[in-house]
Parts: sequence; structure tokens; C-alpha cells
Amino acid sequence: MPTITLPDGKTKSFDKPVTGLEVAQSIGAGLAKAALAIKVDGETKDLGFVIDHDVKVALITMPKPNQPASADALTLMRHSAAHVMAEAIQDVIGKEVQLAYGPPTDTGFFYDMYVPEGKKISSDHFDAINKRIAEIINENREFTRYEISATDGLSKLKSEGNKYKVDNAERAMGLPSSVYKGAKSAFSGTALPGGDSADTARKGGATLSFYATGAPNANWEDLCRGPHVPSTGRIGAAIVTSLASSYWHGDENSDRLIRVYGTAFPTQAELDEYLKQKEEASKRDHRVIGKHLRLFHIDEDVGQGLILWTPRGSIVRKELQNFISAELKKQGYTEVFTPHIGRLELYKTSGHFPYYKDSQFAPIVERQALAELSASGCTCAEMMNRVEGVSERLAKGINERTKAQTIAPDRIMADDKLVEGFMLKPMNCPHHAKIFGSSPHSYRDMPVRLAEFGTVYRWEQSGELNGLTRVRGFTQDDAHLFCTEDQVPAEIQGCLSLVKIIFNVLGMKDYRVRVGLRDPDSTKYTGSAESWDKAEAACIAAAESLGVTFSKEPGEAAFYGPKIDFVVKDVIGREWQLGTVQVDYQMGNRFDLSYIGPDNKAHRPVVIHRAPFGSMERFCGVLIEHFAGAFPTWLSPEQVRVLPISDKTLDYGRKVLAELQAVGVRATLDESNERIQAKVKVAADEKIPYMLIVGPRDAENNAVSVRARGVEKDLGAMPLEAFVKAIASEIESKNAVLGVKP
RNA sequence: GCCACCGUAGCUCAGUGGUAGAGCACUCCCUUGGUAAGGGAGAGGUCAAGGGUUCAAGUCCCUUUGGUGGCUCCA
Repeated sequence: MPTITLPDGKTKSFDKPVTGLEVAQSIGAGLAKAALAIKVDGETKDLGFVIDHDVKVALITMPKPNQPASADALTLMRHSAAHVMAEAIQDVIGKEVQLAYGPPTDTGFFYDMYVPEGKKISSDHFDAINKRIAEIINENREFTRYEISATDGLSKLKSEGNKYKVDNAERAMGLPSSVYKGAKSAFSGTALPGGDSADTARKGGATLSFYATGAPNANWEDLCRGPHVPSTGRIGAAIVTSLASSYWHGDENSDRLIRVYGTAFPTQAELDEYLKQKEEASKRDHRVIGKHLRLFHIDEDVGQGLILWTPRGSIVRKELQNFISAELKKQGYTEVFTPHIGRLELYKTSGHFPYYKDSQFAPIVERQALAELSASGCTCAEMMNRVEGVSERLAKGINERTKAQTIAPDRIMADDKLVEGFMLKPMNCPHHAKIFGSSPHSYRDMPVRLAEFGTVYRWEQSGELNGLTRVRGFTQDDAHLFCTEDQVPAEIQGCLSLVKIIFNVLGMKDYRVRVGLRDPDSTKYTGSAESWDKAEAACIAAAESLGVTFSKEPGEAAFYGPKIDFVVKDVIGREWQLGTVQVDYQMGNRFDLSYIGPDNKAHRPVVIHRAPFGSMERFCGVLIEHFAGAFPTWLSPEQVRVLPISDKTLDYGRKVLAELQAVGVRATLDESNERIQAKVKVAADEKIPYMLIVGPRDAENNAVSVRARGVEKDLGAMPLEAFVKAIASEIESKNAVLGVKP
């Protein structure tokens, strides 16, 4: 005799078990019609789910017209749409396509599938697939769930010959996979997300559930734990959007699958709106704007992922750098400069080599050594082995070593033919550690804060490179704070206040904060449990003080300490990590760093790595999108453009230009013999904050007619002197004194 | 690195086997016009590179290279 509790607290009792649909009907016919599924004690179930005991329920419904769909409704609909798309693909491409895994995502859904040799799916098929999807939706077939015993289910799947579904079923039943032999234990290292794939009907139960899109054994069906919308017609509009490759279980040594992306919305209008928004967003793409506004250039002759900053882009970058430098000065940082390379030995000490060798540029080997290796017929692979060998030897030497150098640099070792070399630095910390270590320190001098806009190089996989946001050479606004353990909380706090200042000034509000904590079950971490507790507490407290929401992520700490990361989304929804603050208990040991404490004994400093922008490249990329290229005046490559009405006021224009330049305003003069309308249009396209239109009237009064970017009406004429004063104050304060808008 | 798609003038893009095109930008000329493109002329190309098929290739095939979207990775 179930009694159900509704979200508003009201209860309803039934004298026999009821389905979700019956619950909805008991409340109202309209609700029953709109219902897609039912949440039973927080878990989403089909409307056909039978409730036989007391539970809390909530119905998931189609949104009312002109109302946004709930996240639950979208997820449900998209999961169902994944089935429809899979059926359509098998209809269009062939039944030989084997389905693996098809969950909903934030913006749609995907289905991973194996496309056998001889079959192909490409965007040329999209029209046919979309047409078939529309047909299936139009047929309004019911999603029919049925359960069979796990043993029967498994043999059914085996007879169908789809090893991926067999694997899913075995996984759901808690059995070891009979088909997947990969190293990783689960998809993407975590449990299967709710959505597709199999699940037992009840926890610990012994059945597998299938969903037929229509009638079992007559229509298309799929092993799936559900839930689904009642019928295909409840999916408003769905399309396939793109293709990508993926790996079975995310394991690159395993089968390569095709991931087909799609999305679905309750109505065609919403789908159209979504597509339109995507198109609009792509206009804000920093790669598009960067080209249009001539901010940076990537040249294939220079190399992939290597940024050439053009004069205009360099101004933006330099202004940001000046801004942060000024803040650093206020906070007691000292600036250092270090070279772009260092000996391999250094990176063995720091632990960057060879552990991370796959993500670094190949070592630079000294000329003589290279010649001898080449003469002896040494292959590249052999050379790499020797390069690594010397590092390992040095590592051993370093742990027990005194200050004495045990291996001569830059030459082939006579005994075992090992090679010395240099590496393009992947990080700045080793150099900074060496600076700290180069002179004695008292606890009275601590913390020592070494800052550098340090350029580092990393061998990112070619497919990962992306405009300014993922590159192979980038400049970190890096600093290392060498402090006593007691100073850690205050220093973390200081780092975050810096990030806060920067984000506030730039008006960046749309970011999330991750606090990476240690995995309580792991022993991979260095440093005492007590230190970790304190540092983690300090990170959490600092994050709280930011006043934005943040997530605690156990297991996401680096092995050497906890960290705080700032993550922002780009225009197409991809997340990029920007700033980071990381506590490090390891570096002091690795580099044998010390300071003299009040007890007159040597102590290890704790090191805090921090980079509030992350990298100048990525930050500028994100910033371009944030402003859509319309930088605030202080950041704009060109702050003012003087537009003479005609050649007759060209001389006055020159005078205005000279006065602006005299006070350091970045201004230009449009000397073209276009009409004023054309000059205004061009300046507007280039997102120039201020246009000064100067004609005979202005020249007579020593005035300028001001037009501010983003302001409908022009600001009218004002004395030149007044404008110069106002814009200087706008630049100085970084506030829109004159009212420029993005 | 992997999968799919793409690479034509400085930029945005047409061009489905038969003599390389448009708009914008650029140069010159006319126009001297008060707030989102006045008019005309000119110049600009090894159609990403290399190989192949064909009487004939920007177009079809292969390789390389670069880009885009994902996957994987991310100190």
C-alpha cells in the first residue's frame, strides 16, 4: 500500500502498487500528458516503473511552451535521442556498426560505435541520418523496457556478437570483463556515468534490461538501464552534429571507436536557437578575432603551437604584464630572469625528466657528442636511451652527492657512452630553486618571492594545439614563494587576493575554482600528513575567502602538495585552466634547499608555485573572447583614432594626434580620403575605444567630437584638453571614465 | 598521436575534369563629404607541397604538411 510524498510535501496513498504514469494521472490529466519520467527517491525512472512501497516522487515533465526545459528533462530526452540516432545510423550505414556506449552530455549526447572495415561514416551521411532521426521521432514508437535474467541476457548479447555490449553487461553484473583486456578498469577512469550501458534492474539483482524502440523483437533495441522518455515522439528535435574518434574505455591501446555527437531539444525552435548561438559564439572565437584585429600570428614555418605576437597583440600582452608586475611589487615580490634552457641533470633533480619526457621537446645534444654518435651509427632511439641513462645515473649521484660534480658536462661519457645535453625548460621552478639555493637565507628574510615572466616549452600533441589556448611555447606569469611552513596560509591568501584583483579589474566573473586535495586512500604523496592537513585547510580557507563557489576535489592534488586552480570556459564551452596556486613540499628536498631558523638549525622551505594568469598566451586567448576583441581602453592596442572630416582638417587632426601621443595615449590618424561614414565604420570594426571626429567646427574651438565604442549616440564636442585629461584618467584608473563599452 | 572534415589573392569565400573568379583590403585617379562603406581604374595566384591517373587536374587517387572539431594527454 504505497504512500507517495510529492515535492510540495503532500502525500497520496494507493491501495495497490502504482506506476509512475498512474501517479501522474492521479494528480491530473495535464500532468500525465506532460510527464516524461518520474524521480523515485531521487532516482529517475520510467513512467512505467512500479512503485510498491513508500517513496518520495517528483515528475519530470516536458517544459511548458516558452519555458526552458529542466536539466532532468533534457538529459532524459537526449539519452533517448542517442538511441534514436544509433538506430538511424544503423539504418543508414549498416547493421554491422556495433554500438558501445551512448550517454547524454551537457549540451547533447554522443554514441561511441565501432565501424567495421569497409564501412564508413562521415559528415556526408549527416543529412540521411538526420532525415531518418526525424522519421523515427515522427513514428512516435514507445520505448519498451524488458528485463531478462542476466544469464539469458548475456548469451543473447554474445549471440549478437557485440563484444562492447557484452562488456557493458558483464561490468553491470560485477563480473570481470571477458572481452576487454585493457589496463584501465573503467571508462575514463571512473564508473560508467548514468545513461546508457547496462545496469541491473535492482541493485544486486540478476537481470539485464533492454529497451526496444517499439516492440521487443520487432523493432530496434539496445541493452540499456534507462530510463527513457515514453516514446520517440517526446523527443522534440534531434540531429547529429559531429564526429570524433574515441577509444574503448578511453584506453589508447584498445579498440578505436567513432564517437558520433548529436543534440536534442524539446522543440525545433530551441534547436535552431542553439545552433544560432553556436554560430554567434564562433564569431567571438579568439582565433577569428585575433586574425581580424591582427593580434597574433601562427606560422607553419615557425612551428605548430608557437605564437608570433604582432605589434597590436604585443601591446595587450605587455599591458597585462605591466599590470601584474605592479601588483607583484606591492606584494613584495622580487623579479628574476632565467634562461630558456638548462642541463638535463637539472630536470632529473626536479623530477621533470625523464618522467615527463613525452611531453617535452627532445633534448638539445651538444655538437661534438652528436657528431660522434652520428659517426658511430647511433640511431635516434639509441641516443635517447643514452640521454636518459645519464640522467638516471645523475639522479643516483645527486641523492648521495656532496657539492662535487661527478660527471663532466657536455660530452660523451667514456665508460658507457652516455650523452649529456640540455633541455628547453618545461617549467621555471628548477631555475628559481637554484637562485634561492645560491645564497644563504635566514628565517628573518622569509618568504622569498621570486617572480618571472618565464617562457617554457612543452611538446603538446599536435591534435591538442589550439590557437592561443593550447600551445607549445608559452610565458607563465610565474613566481615561487619560498616560505616557512607557518607562512603557507598567509602566502596562499596573498596569491588568491592577487587573482581576485586581476579578475575583478578585467570583469571576469564566469570562472570556477577547484581545490585539489589528496586522495585519502593513496600513499603517493610526499610531506607529512600534518603538513598536508594544514596546507589543505589553508587552501580551502583561501578559496572560501574568494567568495565564489569552489569544488573540493579529493585525489586531484599534485603528489607534492594541494593546489587551487582557476578554470574558465571558452566561447564554445571548452574549459581551460588558467591560474594555479600549488603548495609543494617536495622541491625543497629535491634541491636540498634550506634556511636557518630561530633555533640556528637548517630547515626546509615550503615552496608555493603560483601563476594567476596561468600563461600569457592562454590568458590573452580567453581575454579576447571575454571582450570579443573590444578591450577596455587601458588594454586596447589602439585607444583613440582621430578622424578628420576631410583633408581640410587634416592639419588640425595632426595636432590632436600629437597632443594625445605626447601624454602616451596610443592614437592614430585616419588620413584616407574616405568620407567620414567610412572612417567611422572601419574604426568601429576594429573596436577602437574612441573616435575623435574633427571638422572645421572643432578646429575653430580647439575641440574634438567624441564617439565612444558601444555607445549609441556620440558624446558630442568637448575641448581637446578635457578629452586628453579624461582619457588619461580612464587609462590610469582602468575604469570607463568616458563611458566606453565593450 | 588517433578519427572525421578542410586548405583557392592579405582577409572572407565561389568555382564537380576543358583558358583561375567575386567582395573587402592594397595602389592610383575623381570626389572634400559632420558620425557604421561615394565612384572609377590597376595590381595581386606554382589553387598548401610532392607524386600519380587522364588528351586535359583547383577538381579524381596517394603521400607529406598545416588547420578545425573531438578522443587521449595535460607539470
